[in-house]
Amino acid sequence: MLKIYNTLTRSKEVFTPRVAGKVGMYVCGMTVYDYCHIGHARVMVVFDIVARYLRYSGYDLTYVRNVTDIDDKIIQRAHENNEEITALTERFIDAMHEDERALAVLPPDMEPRATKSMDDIILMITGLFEKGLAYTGTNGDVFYAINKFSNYGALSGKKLDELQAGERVEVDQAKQNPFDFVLWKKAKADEPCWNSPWGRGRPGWHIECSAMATRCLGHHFDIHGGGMDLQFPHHENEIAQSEGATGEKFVNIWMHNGFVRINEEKMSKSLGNFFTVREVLKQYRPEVVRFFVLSSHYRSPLNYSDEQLDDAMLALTRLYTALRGVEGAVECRSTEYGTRFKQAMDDDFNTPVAIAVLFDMARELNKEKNNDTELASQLAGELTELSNVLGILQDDPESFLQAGDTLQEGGLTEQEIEQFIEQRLQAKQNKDWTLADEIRNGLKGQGIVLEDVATGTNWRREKA
RNA sequence: GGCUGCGUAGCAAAGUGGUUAUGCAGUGGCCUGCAAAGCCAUCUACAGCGGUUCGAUUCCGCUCGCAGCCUCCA
Repeated sequence: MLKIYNTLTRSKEVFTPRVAGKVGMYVCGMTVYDYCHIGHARVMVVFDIVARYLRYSGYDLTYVRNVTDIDDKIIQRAHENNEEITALTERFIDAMHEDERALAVLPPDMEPRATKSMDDIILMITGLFEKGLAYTGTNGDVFYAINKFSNYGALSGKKLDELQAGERVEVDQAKQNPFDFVLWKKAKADEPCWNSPWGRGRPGWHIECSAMATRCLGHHFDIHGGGMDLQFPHHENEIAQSEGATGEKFVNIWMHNGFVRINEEKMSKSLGNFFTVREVLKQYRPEVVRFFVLSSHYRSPLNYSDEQLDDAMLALTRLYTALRGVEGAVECRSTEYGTRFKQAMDDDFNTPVAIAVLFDMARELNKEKNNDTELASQLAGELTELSNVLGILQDDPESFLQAGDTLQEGGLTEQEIEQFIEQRLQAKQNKDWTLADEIRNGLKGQGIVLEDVATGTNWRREKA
């Protein structure tokens, strides 16, 4: 029985889809004006796990993740680069897809873009005017009148009279209420714009998501996700817009993932303390990054450091070592491990506990490898199958271990290593332990670790 | 100022009203020519102060510390 923490109620709830067996999920995606950083990677990986597990649990899932391809920052960046806006956005959408593939994140079923959803956006704003929830400000921008929406603040737990308007930014005098937010921005010279009943202009950020989500999943759907920082005002505004326009409940469950931090501080573009996915992938294998993300619960903060990534690599090494040399059974019966794994995932996607179960399986697998090979094969098969839900351990153990965590070119080739191993084998047969140890130490110095096993000698690369 | 959330052993990270989380690191053993890997055992915990309770790291209150939101941000 799957339970999911709902930000709306601040509690774990038994998940019951609106339509039995079917789930609609919308996640706020990237604003494409730069490369994805590790914080974005967390969103992609976390909701990839949610999607994978929902499907694994038998749900027919429609997963939508939008692309925000028109916004102030995009326009600004394009100007700075002296680049066409569409050229800029296409470039970073491609880069995002590249990062996504690298991290083994399965693509969403739909990936709507704001610029291709203008009809839906205009339709929704029109509806808000009809309901008396929208007005045109003194500067020509269209605003949402939040005091006309009684439930405003329900998601974030904020009360209007407790909010401090202008806490960090000057209040726009064109608004009736300082917290009213823009639905449609009047066109400025030199900016992309679209025709609308309120003149040429472009949509505000919040309305884009409301319109795209509604278009793809209907007025009312099951799960809406995104980063913690979107809770207020973005998601609060989405609720006001969608429920205001349709008169129906918008979303059943709101899921928010925690931040990636650096030195106990939020990683963000504005603070400039971020690492891009492609930067990190030069140093660490994608699976290590994925494991790192999953090693803490999705709602907890996740501190980024080399030590943490190194730890993730060591942990993966242990799991792959267990799988090494065992042919996993294709048809494997479910054990208590499988049950525990599902219990963990059913408990609000508790991946750290799910991973702990994998380690327990690895321990038993290590024990049975040279004992009950039938059982070992079963365990290996199940371990691989459960790991697939997390998108890890799908590589060939031998090649994972031999590649190690170094992605640099150079060093000894496989043939050279095999030759050294052969030489050492000769030395061992001659009981020339000095020579044998010399060879082993020599390889060790180059980051190659030898392990003598019953069937011969295994080798792997480790961090230099 | 208002609102969230967090504080677990050397590090990371779950969880629980009384019973081993898990990974890395440490210690002792087994295995090994010696190692490595693996296996077995084992040492370091639940911010502080009160309260509820037979019993609290777990529930409640307060204090201290940290992070986030109240602009755009995943």
